[in-house]
Amino acid sequence: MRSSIEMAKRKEVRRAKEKAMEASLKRSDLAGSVIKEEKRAELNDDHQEESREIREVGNGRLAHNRNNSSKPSSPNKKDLDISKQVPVVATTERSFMNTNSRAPSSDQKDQEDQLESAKASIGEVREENERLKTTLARIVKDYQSLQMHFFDILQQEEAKKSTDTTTTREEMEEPEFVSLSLGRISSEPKEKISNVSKTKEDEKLKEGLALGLDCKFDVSNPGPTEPVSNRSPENSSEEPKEEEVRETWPPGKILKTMRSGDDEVPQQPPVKKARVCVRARCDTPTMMDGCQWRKYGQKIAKGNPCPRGYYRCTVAPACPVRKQVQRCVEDMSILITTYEGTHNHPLPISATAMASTTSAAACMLMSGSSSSQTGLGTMATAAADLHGLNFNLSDNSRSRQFYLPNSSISTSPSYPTVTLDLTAPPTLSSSSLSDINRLSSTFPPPPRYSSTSLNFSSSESNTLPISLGNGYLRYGNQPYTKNQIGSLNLGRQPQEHFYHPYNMQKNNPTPPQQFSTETIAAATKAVTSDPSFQSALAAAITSIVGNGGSVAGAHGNQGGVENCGQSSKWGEPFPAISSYPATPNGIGCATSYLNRSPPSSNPQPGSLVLFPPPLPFSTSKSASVSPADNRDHIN
DNA sequence: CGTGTTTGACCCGCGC
DNA sequence: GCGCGGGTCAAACACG
Repeated sequence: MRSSIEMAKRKEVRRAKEKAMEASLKRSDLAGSVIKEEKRAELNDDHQEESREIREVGNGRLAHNRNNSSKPSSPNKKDLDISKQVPVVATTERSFMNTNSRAPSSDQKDQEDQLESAKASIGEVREENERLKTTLARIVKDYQSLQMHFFDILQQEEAKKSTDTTTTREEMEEPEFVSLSLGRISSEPKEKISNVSKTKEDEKLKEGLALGLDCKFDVSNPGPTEPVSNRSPENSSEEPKEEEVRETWPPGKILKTMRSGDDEVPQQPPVKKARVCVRARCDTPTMMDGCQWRKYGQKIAKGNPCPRGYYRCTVAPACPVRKQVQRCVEDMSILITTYEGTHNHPLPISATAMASTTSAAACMLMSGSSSSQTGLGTMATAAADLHGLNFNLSDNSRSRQFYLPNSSISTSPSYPTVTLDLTAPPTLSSSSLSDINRLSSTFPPPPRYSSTSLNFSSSESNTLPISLGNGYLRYGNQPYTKNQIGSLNLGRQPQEHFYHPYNMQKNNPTPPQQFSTETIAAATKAVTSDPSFQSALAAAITSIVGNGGSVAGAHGNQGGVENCGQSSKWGEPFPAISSYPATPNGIGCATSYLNRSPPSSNPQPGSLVLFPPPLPFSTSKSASVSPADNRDHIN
């Protein structure tokens, strides 16, 4: 979709340039020859660039921004090219005029000859242009086919590997947990994942998931239930404070103001900010997530001698995102980073992946926890209604808080938490999680908010870099090989939807469709079989699922069919989001999804996948969710 | 000098 | 109501 638009634009630009050149050529044969050469070069350049761009588009990268591209070409290269031509034409024309002035006698005839030659050259250029187009189309096609093939290979490889680790992980899982295992297919009877199948559907799902990862959301068609906070960037820019206060970390002062303030807020119960806890091995003081952080505090938390650092996102002055960094008391090599809030600004390339994961995961939890809250979490509420689930805050507050043994950050009872366990050292693949479960269950205080464990530890060493920021997440030099297959516990999102953007619709004859539980399960399987997908899928799923009225992260695409990409899947650098219109409200993947997939009972076909209630999901135990968490899982 | 970090004080929520 | 602990603020400090 987007690529076609780009192509159309390019064609238009090219035609304009041709016209401009033609006009010049009519006046100067000499100039024409010069321009022809330049045009050839430019066309070649265009071709290369177009190929690259289409590659990017094919990968879901936003082709707009090439500011950060290694290639020195600017985003407005076309314009520059045109402008660049002007002086050339002018100079050549001047020289031509100078020569002409010396022989004015045959001026008329010369001009005719020049016109003829110019036309001929234009014809050549056009032919060449056509050839280039054909070549480009062929290249694109080949690229796509190769990409698909690559997908298949990765899936197959992971399928082999995942089978081994499956049994181990399942054994330690506890029955109460409702989890969507990304690492593999659960053998739980309720889980229909394994039943639906398979290869063909897996492929289809793979595409869908890939699309989900691409975050290709069409914002142009906002749903009726679009949350206030996810409106257009204009709106968001107009009231960033409100959003900040409402959705994320309201500063104490602001909270005071809000409390003492006049309107709106009092009725709404205090929103517990969703948190995304990332556990990763990292030698550096903080995780390199691509964002810019400023430390604003440090505290030694009880139970952990390691000081906890408080960081605030400084990419944008008003960005509400904060993170807490603390070393794991039991394993100092593990860095526990807890993210709160969602970015309300465009993110650097390197930060998009992590931000996507964290913000969307936070949104996911937010949507779940706020499902009972009136005025907030519109989608969640509606979704709950949709599924006939009587979700209310009290239930949520009692349930599914899990505690990580090593981090008080993630054990805060006041926040719903998503845990991305990226550590999973080889030797701890099973025991560590068992420990987590054991310790989790031993924590005396009853959980107030649910937590979701997104264990994307992968058996593939490259999983993390690929999915999480293109290697920007430098977890020291810790090898991430033999990590356990992660599990995505979505136990607390009975009302959530999965949205499969299908950015490869053009390649996929089947129109977007609504997926059933089985389909989701199959999707899970498809993903689990491909380790390279796991982390990326984490971001995608969280992006898809999480949108409950909160900012999903500015990294997401806005403005419609933009395709952020398959590149994310494969670790290719993201386009600089900054090139896009600023999205103060961070209308990102999740919000886009939200916009497109209102919690109505009849979602647009292909726009989303109804996320089944928790029970239909795998009831395989989650590594990170305490048994108690699921007790009150469903009312 | 601007920016980021440190660190003690303060605020607030929660449990008793 | 009080104490505890988490979280934040802001002045002081460090650094480029």
